[in-house]
Amino acid sequence: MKLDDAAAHLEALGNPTRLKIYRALIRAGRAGLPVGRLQDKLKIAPSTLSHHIKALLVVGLITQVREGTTLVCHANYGVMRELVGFLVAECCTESAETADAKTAA
Amino acid sequence: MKLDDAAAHLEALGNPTRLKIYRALIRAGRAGLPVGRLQDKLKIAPSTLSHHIKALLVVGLITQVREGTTLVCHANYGVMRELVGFLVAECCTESAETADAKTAA
DNA sequence: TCGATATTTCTAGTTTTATGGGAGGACAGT
DNA sequence: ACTGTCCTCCCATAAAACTAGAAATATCGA
Repeated sequence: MKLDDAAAHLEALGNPTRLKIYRALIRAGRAGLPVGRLQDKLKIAPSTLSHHIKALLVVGLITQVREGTTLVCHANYGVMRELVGFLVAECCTESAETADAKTAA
Repeated sequence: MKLDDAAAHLEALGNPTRLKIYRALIRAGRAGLPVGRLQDKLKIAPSTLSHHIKALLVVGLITQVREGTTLVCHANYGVMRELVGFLVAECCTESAETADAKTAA
């Protein structure tokens, strides 16, 4: 994962409302959660919720599947794993000399 | 770590420039990196850099220590570990019923 | 004290984000 | 086709972020 992608994902999660949405979807498991159900939990305007959901969609952190009249949202575990992988590899270890810092000095 | 704190940390890292700053500090290891050195690497206006550094400081992701005329920045590994811990515990596992359903511990 | 270097703070302009009201589209049931 | 429900899109507004020039502050050495 590139740094800019990681930053985009972090930014998407870096909002309390969106992080709540994401966490709710994680807790919902594979079944996911309809948008309306998210609205019950978060109690914000539908348009606002939709706006935040879109922000998570465009970076791939969540997906949407229509089931009848409702749109069910699912967390995309793979993307989160990539993100955590990036943080651990590049931003957590004290010896994070990844591939280009060796020619310094 | 509370959700709002996690969101604040994610937001701080959710900017390419700040993520670059943070990664540079990680790569610098315990020795840290002076602000001026960061500016050499990032090539942005001093005031802009200072602005971003402050954003990382206020959430505790980095610290600053004066050494003579220069201010040396250090990554705060502990905070990052907490953040990654939050993500893994609450936002990564498929059985993330944590903290408000089980509380076995 | 004076000057040089390093960095922050002040200030301001431009852009982006957050929020939500209302209109509109998709779908199921009748 | 009509209606109700669900959700998104378009629009506007207010708030916040990003950028950086200029001035101010901190420290050291002469």
